[in-house]
Amino acid sequence: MKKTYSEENYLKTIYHISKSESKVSLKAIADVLENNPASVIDMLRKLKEKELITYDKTQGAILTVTGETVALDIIRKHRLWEVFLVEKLNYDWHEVHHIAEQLEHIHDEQLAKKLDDFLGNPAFDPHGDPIPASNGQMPVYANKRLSELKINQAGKVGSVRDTSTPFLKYLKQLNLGLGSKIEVIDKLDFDQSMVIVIDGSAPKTVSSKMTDNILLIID
Amino acid sequence: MKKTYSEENYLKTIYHISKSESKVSLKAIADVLENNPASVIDMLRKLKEKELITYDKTQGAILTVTGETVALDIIRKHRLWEVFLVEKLNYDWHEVHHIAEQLEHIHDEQLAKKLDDFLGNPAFDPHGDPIPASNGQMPVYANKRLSELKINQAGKVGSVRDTSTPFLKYLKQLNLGLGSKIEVIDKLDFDQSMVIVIDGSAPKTVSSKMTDNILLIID
DNA sequence: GTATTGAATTAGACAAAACTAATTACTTAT
DNA sequence: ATAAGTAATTAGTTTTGTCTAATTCAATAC
Repeated sequence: MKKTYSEENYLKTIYHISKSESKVSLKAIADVLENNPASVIDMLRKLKEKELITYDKTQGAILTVTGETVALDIIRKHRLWEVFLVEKLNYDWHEVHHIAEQLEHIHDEQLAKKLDDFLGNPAFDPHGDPIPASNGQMPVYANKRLSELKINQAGKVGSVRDTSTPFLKYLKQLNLGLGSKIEVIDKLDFDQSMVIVIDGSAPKTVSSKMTDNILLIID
Repeated sequence: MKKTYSEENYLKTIYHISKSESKVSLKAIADVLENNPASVIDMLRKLKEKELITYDKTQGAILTVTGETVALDIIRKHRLWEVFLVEKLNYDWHEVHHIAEQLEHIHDEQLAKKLDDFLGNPAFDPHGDPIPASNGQMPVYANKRLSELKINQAGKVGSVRDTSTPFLKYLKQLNLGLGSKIEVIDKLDFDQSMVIVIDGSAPKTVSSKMTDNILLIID
């Protein structure tokens, strides 16, 4: 069963939305892909036909096991290529997304594995997102940067990207460690700093430099 | 002016055909792309409209300066990616073509340059074909392996891929050096060995291992 | 010089993936 | 309970790149 470029993008998008929303609505997909809702419903029907998702108005779109496998495969390739672009070709991490969007759709049986080996089997992409394993399993730990959370979302600290001593000292001072629960109380637009609550204690303000380096487990 | 995947493939194909045939006929393009002649004529009209080629029945398709620039850019990317796949990802040289066919269409301003630098600015791809320069110039020298010549074709030695001492000694013994003229007299199907005439001297039989490592300038 | 073959061309259709505009179905606020 | 707003859906189009089938044009064979 060959998947088209477009089908792969829909599956990937559904996967991503499902990680931050309880329901993957047609509207949400249309917004992310910047497609017309009418186009989206056509594609959802097609994916349903192929048994890659289930869909109805009330449940929204849900990936089947096959669908999730395809989505994770695309995400794996996307993130591996991002590592390649940053580590080997010296791109800046913020420049690579639109290139990886294209590279993720290259089809070849052996490519992801060979690329993975060449890169030394990295666990994270340059944005700190975890790279799914070749068996199609997304590591449960550390799947989102704190800086990406919206107000009122919460998660547990899964890992830390910056492992320099000053940073770790700072975390200790905040009483923050692996497993700490963080809730986002507020987010300041002008400098992206956040007000957070750590394990239910008094709210603290932290910079975007800090929130970029904390990886959370979201349930 | 963004080019589609398909447009790029047509331009590339026209370029390739023009190097081995005096006229790029509609039929020839249809055969290479395995497309219906009716589809081909539509696309030729479109490319003509965009001033990437000129076309009429008697002259066939001819790339404009712009068209040739696009074609060479695609070929450059194709060959750079082939080098990457073979040298970095350890693919066999015969496995990489269909992957490079996809990779050559990745669009990004800086990508070819960065990839080229990462690979150490290679002059040839794994098949011995020269890699066009970033200014869109195809090196004139050494554009075909001897093994790819047909019976009665001829060329001048432009470069040698295997630079090991035993191989160079063997060439000396054959009285063959840069600039020598080689004519193909016969080609044996069963082992791909060739009977060649070097600078007009007596015909000699050489193995496919030898003919794979000689790169010729074809006028 | 006419018949045959092959190449080029036209006309019309189709599939994929998008669109616009109109309609229906829910949800929520008053 | 109804009006207003948002989400989902339907119907009909469009664009890109392909196809088949029929036709015209050109070269060559006899």
